[in-house]
Amino acid sequence: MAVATASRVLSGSDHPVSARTRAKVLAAAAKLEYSPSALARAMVSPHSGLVGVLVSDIVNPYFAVIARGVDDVATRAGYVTMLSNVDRRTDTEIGRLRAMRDYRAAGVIFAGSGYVDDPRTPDLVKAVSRAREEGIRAVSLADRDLGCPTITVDNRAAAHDITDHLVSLCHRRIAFIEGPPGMTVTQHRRDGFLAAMSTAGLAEGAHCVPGGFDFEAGHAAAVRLMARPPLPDAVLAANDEVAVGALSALRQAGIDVPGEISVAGINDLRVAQHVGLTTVSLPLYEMGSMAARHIVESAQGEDAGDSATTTLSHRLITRETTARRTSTA
Amino acid sequence: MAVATASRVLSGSDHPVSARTRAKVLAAAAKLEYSPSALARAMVSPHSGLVGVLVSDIVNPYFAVIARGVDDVATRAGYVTMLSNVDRRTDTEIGRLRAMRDYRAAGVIFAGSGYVDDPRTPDLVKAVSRAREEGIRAVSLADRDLGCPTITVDNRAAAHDITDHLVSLCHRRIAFIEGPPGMTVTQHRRDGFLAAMSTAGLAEGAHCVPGGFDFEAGHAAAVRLMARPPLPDAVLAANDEVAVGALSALRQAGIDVPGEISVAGINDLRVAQHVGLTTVSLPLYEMGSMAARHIVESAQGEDAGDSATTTLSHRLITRETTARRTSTA
DNA sequence: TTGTAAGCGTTATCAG
DNA sequence: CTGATAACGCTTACAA
Repeated sequence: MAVATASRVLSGSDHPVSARTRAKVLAAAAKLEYSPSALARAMVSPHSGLVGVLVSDIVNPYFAVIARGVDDVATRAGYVTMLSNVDRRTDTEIGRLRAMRDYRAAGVIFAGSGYVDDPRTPDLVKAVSRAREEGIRAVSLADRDLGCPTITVDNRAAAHDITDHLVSLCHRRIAFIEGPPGMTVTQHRRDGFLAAMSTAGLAEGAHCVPGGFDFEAGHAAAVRLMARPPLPDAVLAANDEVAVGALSALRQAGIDVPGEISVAGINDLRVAQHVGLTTVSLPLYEMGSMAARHIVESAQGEDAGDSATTTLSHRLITRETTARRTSTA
Repeated sequence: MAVATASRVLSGSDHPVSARTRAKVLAAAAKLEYSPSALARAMVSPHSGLVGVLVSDIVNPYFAVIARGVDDVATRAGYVTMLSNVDRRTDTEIGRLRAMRDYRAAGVIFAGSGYVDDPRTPDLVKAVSRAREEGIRAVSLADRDLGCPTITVDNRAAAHDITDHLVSLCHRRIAFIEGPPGMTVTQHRRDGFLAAMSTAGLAEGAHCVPGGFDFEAGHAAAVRLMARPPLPDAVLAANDEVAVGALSALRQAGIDVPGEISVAGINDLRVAQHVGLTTVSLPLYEMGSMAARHIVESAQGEDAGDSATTTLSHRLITRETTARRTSTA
């Protein structure tokens, strides 16, 4: 019994093997509890069975949900997921991409948003392009021109839609707590907010304040808002965590939400359901799973070589932190 | 210039290479943007540069924090992290361990707790033992006898300590919302609660109710508690998420926390800080980073072959959801 | 100090 | 249908 024979049955090759031999191989493998080296297998394959995902911080539920989507389809397809935290550092992204490239990953998924005018982005783009030349699929989950397929949502429209909702509730003076400075997603969400306000003839009532992406940023922003009355009719936060932070600060100060002021977020993470936050639901899990599917499905054939953008749809979720404005002006 | 020479300089071998040659190699590598195949390198090494971590669900912040700890030290040490979600299924753990073993991982970390009397555990133990024979380090982050080093906390003591705190606040009738049925950690935390109550002469006042590990479980448990008055003086939840769920249900029902009833959790995740939850802080990040450190540090030498348990310390964190009982009996 | 060659565990190719 | 062998890209004896 030659190694080649064993390989043929164990790897599910379509090379003909007699039933008797096949059985013998299987029996031996079972007894030995043998399983082939994924490393050696990867050496002779176009790619290893590894799929990489680059997140800013896995502790951030936004990325955890994406990573879960990736891992679920990767695992089901017989792949193993590699994970790296890059803390929004483009240099780190380049470094981790290289590490995953060294393992000849089937593909790597860029989950995080980038910065506008980031001086390092061209280098990342170059690194992505080289990786793709080596047969590694790349997928971006945010609007940033990495020269690879993108699966994302329309952040501008998402912010626009929820702003419209707030406006429909008769709110006229609305504060927007922005995301981290310089991030593309920050800009897009702000743009959506501003555009919606403008269209509603409420440009005067639009008020952007600096924020971030975490609870503390939202809390602090709300505190600052309260320090300079009058309070707006509503506050829209760059994401759910920020909204919850703001909500918490407001209520701590004895302000009735949504009685005196409405609060809304974006993302619809678990926390939003828990506090009853009005928000817009983003298909994070689907983004992750779809990206992984793209990789494992194209892993056999040629890379389409495209850099098409797929935009998944979002959905307004109204809950208990927003209400129609009843009061004074 | 032979490949061996290049290997020697690029892999940082201590084999002597002339400065001139070394420079030439470095220059060539830089120009070609060459970086060695981690796959081929792994083929001839005792292990690949991969570190695996098995979590129940990365979306659960408990595991996300652990995974972050793992990845930080893995990355710093030049390794890449593999992640798998096992949804608390022992069979899945066995399967993913196998997958990681196939990649000759330097080590794999079992982040989740197991079940008491789990019929599949012996198979897992066997799988772990085989993996270790192949030189793969294994580390468990929970009290379960996997036959490998364990880095964990004393869940019994943690529950005991926070119960003591509640008792010191003059609460006598305390409800404990349990974790998922059958889990070891559920049992330990319940035991700690019960022991503390007993020691305080309050065995009568101890009341365990079924729960789970998520927000909904806590919410539902609190609703059930409210349906059968009188309300206890305090409720201790199996973890923070459950506590927050209970807190939310209680406050929704117009009950003053901590005025009428105190609420406490275990874990001290981000959410606990945000809602001001009294809880006990567990060194999750340290558990992950320490486990990874164990792996990357012992990866060169022999496996100690031990299965020693390291118990990290926890810390009571008192915040605003607990207060001294003032009222009636 | 440099080069040559063996070997790691697969799969694919080509003979038998 | 089965078997030998090359090749994948690296590191490490061993030779020169």
